[in-house]
Amino acid sequence: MSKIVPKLIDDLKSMIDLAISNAINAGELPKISEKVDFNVEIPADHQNGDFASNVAMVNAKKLKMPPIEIANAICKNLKLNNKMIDQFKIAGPGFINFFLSKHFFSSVMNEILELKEAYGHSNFGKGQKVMVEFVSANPTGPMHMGNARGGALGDCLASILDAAGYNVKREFYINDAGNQIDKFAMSLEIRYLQLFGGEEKYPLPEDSYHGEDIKDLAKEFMAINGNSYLNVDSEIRKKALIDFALPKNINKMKSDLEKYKIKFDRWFHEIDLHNDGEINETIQILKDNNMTYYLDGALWYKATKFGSEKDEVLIRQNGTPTYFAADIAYHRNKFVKRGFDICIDIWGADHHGHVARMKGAMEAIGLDGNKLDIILMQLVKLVKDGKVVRMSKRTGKTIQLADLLDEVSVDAARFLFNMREASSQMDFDLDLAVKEDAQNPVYYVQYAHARICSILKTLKKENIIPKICSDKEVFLLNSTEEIDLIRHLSLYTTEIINTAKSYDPAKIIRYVITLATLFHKFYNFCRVKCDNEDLMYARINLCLCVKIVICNILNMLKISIPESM
RNA sequence: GCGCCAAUAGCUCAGCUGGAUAGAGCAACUGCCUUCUAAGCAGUAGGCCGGGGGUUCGAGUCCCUUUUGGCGCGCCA
Repeated sequence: MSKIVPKLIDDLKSMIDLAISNAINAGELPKISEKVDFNVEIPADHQNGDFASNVAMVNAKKLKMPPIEIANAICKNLKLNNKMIDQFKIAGPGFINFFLSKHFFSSVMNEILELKEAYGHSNFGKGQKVMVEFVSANPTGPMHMGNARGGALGDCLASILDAAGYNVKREFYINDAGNQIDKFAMSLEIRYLQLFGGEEKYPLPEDSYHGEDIKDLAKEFMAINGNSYLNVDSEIRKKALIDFALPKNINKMKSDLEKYKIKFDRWFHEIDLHNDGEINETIQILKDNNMTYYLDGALWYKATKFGSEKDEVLIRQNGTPTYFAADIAYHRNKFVKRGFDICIDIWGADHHGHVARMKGAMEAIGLDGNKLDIILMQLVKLVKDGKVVRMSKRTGKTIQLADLLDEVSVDAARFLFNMREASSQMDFDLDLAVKEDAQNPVYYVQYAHARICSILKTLKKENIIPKICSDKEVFLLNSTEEIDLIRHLSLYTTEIINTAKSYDPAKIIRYVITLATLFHKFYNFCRVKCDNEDLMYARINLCLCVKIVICNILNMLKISIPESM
């Protein structure tokens, strides 16, 4: 685990705390009862130091002194006891800026070379059990672009949480019960009957599934069973169709997602909650907690007690539980039966109305709603030839996840979907994504890695192989390009933690793009194979460090890492 | 009508939860390959951070208001 940067920030904070109390004892700052509060952060512009503290500004009011005077008093009493820091000075409205020493840069490189694949990993999550539930597409039809985005987001987020020290499981929730399955059955039945009696005799109702995939499934069913389900009871026919079509659809989803490099730890069937009595168990808890009432022959849940605008039906007049009832039971299963500490659901933004009542429902059954985190993902608009392509499941003209992967590489899809944070709407330009050229940032990152491999290969031909460098050699890395590159490498662990905190893989994507940019700059300004042998070996090691971090990130995101391009 | 998400360069987006002169990438223009991959680098140009109020040392960021776009408000899932 990398500790350099987080430890340094802690050290700086305690140095400042000590300086403040010394200044107070010396009478240079007034005595106050409250504790002084401040930050040590990383300035956007390194002209302003590698770390900076706002301590003088935020406490101006409390201390009743101008920020500059406070900064002066603190700096007068500030003693550097960490060799990672070279110097500090006051700047701007009263920032105290700290500058890193060459020891810092050599320590970072040593740490990376030592930890290798483990560099970036931390114990931030303390091994807490986290479930990331994502995709969870309806098994009644093929997966669409929204599922493609959700898949890339969920899978990468899960990997990042894993690197941040959580114990992560991936799960797919199969809605294989309820009205939509009935509708699926009805649609299949009509398509089956149409194969014998024609479309006029058996018209398809408005509210059924109109996709071509339903027709195909009916045809396949007929190819196997012929007309043997033509003259049987409708319920028997529908059951046979469902038993045939549902596993087929689920297996198709599994294989499509595997192509997309997504492997779930578990595929959870909603039907099991119905059959095992967990839904009834959950409803009983709600009843015991006085959270339910009967009205118009249905059982209602008092959602308004937890901030919802209206109450919700749990059991319909016809005796069947609603999706909502099943979902409460499902989340109870995650927390109570399986002991997850945190559950993350990735939903389309069109489900946002469900968020508050789902969290409320957790409270209603005695759990902590704050442990259920829901990421709302804005839907993807697919653009082709400058026009928006509609993604209705029922028009039969859907762009499916499988279609996408026929055209776009898995690398590009996983990378591009994670470039935008979930909350922003996204146009996926198919024409652009299909292009395998420089406009695609994934190539830019892979290219940096390929260049490193090429350097190492060239040097190896001349029997120059990497070796462990002493500080004397590493200290030769002092150009802006080299320093900026090492500084960025040093922030990787912090970046993983920030990404894990915000559930936003786009951060790590941007991090690796910046890393590639800094490497390309270095490449253009600093020749690795140079006359100064000490410098050359130090630069070789810097290349190895960049290679390690790029590999760690791309491996984490399951994006391929070609050695030559 | 009520609610959720958004609005930043011509286009697509960052902006580290209130910090210093608002940044990238595309597109446009100008340079850099006899030396480790030019799928690269350097430079120029491009801005009333949708509008208007407020909070404070300090606002793209927080609060109020308003405009525009996307979505939601089923005994659907």
